[in-house]
Amino acid sequence: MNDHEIQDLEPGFIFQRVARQRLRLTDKRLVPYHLTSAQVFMLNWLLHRDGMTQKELAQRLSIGTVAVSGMVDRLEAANLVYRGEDPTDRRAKKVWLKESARTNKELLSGIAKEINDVSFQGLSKDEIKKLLSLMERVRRNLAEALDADDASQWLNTRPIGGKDSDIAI
Amino acid sequence: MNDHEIQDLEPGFIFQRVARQRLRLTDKRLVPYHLTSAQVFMLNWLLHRDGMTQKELAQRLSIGTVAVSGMVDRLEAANLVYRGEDPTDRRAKKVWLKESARTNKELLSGIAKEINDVSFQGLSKDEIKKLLSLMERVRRNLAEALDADDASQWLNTRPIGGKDSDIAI
DNA sequence: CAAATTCAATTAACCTGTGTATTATTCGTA
DNA sequence: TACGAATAATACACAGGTTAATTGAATTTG
Repeated sequence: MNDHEIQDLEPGFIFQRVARQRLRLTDKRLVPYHLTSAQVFMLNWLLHRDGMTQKELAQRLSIGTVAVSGMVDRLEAANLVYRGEDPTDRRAKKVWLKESARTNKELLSGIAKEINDVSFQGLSKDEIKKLLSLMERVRRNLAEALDADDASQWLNTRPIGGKDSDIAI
Repeated sequence: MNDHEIQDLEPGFIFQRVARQRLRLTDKRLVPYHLTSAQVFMLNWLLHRDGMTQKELAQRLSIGTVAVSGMVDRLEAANLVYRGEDPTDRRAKKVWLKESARTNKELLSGIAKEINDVSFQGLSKDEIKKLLSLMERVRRNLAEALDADDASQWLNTRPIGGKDSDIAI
């Protein structure tokens, strides 16, 4: 297992795999409830505070408003949330929980706890704390970089792979 | 910013965001080359070792063979790889790099390095090492759990959200 | 006030991942 | 040897993310 000329790509690769495998494991636990990890993240924010606009929800979840739109569609179809109007802005829609979602709070946090236990097995409390605080710093670094990036613009267009290499639409 | 009743979900949320924001930033840097992060991960394994079957590639990347199939399609269309036959197994296909991909190795690792620099800004060498080794342990924990999970089976089917809550197909 | 711009949500098209089912081939074994 | 089980790739259908374009409402500004 010395497949390691990788080096530079390795960090991203580990981050990637940890995140994806956590999702996979969580999704497996959620199958009986016909829910997905992403939906649980959203429900959790709503359990914390109801009636946010989709825009606000998107910011909380660090995803685009388009992704929120689709997810609210599915949660609405699943009878867990509903859209209401924003009295002060007719463009916006507020998302509210239905009772059916509210009554299952413990179930969801139980699953979350189980996944954490699995993830952190063998790590001391201090190590877990350290890990999370380092990850939080990385998260902030990336958030900053993305913000800064949006400010400037990135031109330049030179595909690799030769003449027929335009895979973009 | 005390939106923290979250707790149990928080770790997964941080992992999630770090992974996704790294991808977003990387994808932005890759736009000029008409490549995506996932494609770079695959190209990198192939730069390391050519001529693996798609199955092997899937194992290295910890993704399913279906995902590999699609990605190889797109990389083939982009003139960066091609499929060859496996002389010992006519079911299998081996994936080979084209020269056009091989000549851009430094470019890709340059971008990878840049993303790492951004991610780890302000962290000491020791902290980075610590972070990666802790993440690696988490990764192994999750891999084990997923393996164990595949061994047993998960029945039980009880959707939350009341009678009309079946959003599953 | 009217015109121009900004903004929330959505649609469309795409990439990447999943699970399930199919097909063709290989392998184990009776 | 022949048959049944396992396996590699893939088609299909879906979730969830992205960007770009559209629509309708709000806001800025001339």
